[in-house]
Amino acid sequence: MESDEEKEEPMSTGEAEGRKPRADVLRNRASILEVAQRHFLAHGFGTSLESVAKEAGVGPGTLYRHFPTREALLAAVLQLRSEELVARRAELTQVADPDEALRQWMRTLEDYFSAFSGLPEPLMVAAREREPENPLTLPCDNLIATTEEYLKAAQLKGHARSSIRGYDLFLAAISVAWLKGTGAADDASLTALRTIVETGYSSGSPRQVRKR
Amino acid sequence: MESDEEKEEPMSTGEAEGRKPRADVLRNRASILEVAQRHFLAHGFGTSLESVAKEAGVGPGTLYRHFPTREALLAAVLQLRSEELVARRAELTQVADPDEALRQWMRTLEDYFSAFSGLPEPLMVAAREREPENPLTLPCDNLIATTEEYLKAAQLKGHARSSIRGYDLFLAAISVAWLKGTGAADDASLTALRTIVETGYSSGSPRQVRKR
DNA sequence: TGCGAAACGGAGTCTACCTCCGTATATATG
DNA sequence: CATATATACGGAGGTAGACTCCGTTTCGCA
Repeated sequence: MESDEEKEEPMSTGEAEGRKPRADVLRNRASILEVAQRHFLAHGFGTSLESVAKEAGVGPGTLYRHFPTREALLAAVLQLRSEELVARRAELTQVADPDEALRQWMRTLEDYFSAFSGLPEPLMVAAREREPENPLTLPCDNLIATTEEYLKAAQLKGHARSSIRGYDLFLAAISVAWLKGTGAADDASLTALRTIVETGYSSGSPRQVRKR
Repeated sequence: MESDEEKEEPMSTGEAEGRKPRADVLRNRASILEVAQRHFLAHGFGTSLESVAKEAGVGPGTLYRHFPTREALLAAVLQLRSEELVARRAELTQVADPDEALRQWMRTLEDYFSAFSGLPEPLMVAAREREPENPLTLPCDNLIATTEEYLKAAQLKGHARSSIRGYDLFLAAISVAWLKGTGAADDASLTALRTIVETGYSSGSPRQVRKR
């Protein structure tokens, strides 16, 4: 299927496609993504894809050709939002205290995962099955690896328990995000849960819980 | 199947109905519940209700007359399983250490909530909306109240943090159950998460217990 | 044994998913 | 500019499950 025939301009924006990018393809893709993001935000991951297609001004066939599965569409939307994560990581290099950096990264993950309801579930499926054809597997793995980095630093130079793995914290963050997404937890409960998690993964040495 | 011989005495469990309980009604209800429980266990809360009706030997109309909503069916199935909780509470009266009792109660909740996948979501909706017409609201409130009891005891005579509320622990238990239900957490991760939670809601040794 | 109320069940409607394929179009070529 | 062809479009249509409505059946009671 994949025939690498690079004619000209092999240097593209990363995706090395050897042929011709049609104009309407790009337009439709962008339109679908924009609408999908809005619908995901408004109605959650389970929103009707037909309504997305209709509002984007394309037929269902076009939507499914661009994004064969709901997860593929999600992955593309998340890609749009991922720059936020990159920016956050850059900011966190300024934080000297590794415990504080880990804490803020966990909060960043939580916000990212609770952007719209129903997001945690497909991520967990990806994390569990680890199948390469699932478009969410790669971003998921990246987030886990990043969490591992922050955790390692906090274990080495901070107060994080050595028995914890990065994957565990990833799961903790996504669980809190899920909880937040259900809407059943008010601010007080979310704060309490976050404190429970933070206290729990830190070792028992004197801790000061600083707000924000 | 199993027919509860309670015809003679009108001393029922609260429903003061002075009329006639039809035989096929009871038979169908029991059959639906038995099949529904198996399907929930096997395929999760999202299982096809039509398949439940078919396997129970009734039409869709009958199923929906007995249980107008999916949540109503769930509530009835949970009612079946609630004796397990009652038994557990009886056992826990034997546990002297209130911290240990709370810990075991949390574990009981977790097991109860992770009986089948998709169970946490409707419970969270019930916990959030608190609408009396939702058949899950009452059992949900009961569980929260019970958790509050164990927590109170652990706060008074044990080492539980005073800043935690029973509702927070209820949310924590249901979050862990959700995580377990996704299948993405192996035993090691679940143990780690449970430890995080337990450590988090307990005050550390050097911590002030605030024992008046 | 008959009667009326209560329950049954399945046909029907609705919504959403997803695919297939005839048609339209953007790009490349003469 | 005209034509050719690969490529993409889009909607009709099949599938599945949720939920309802109502003619028919069944049960309990007298």
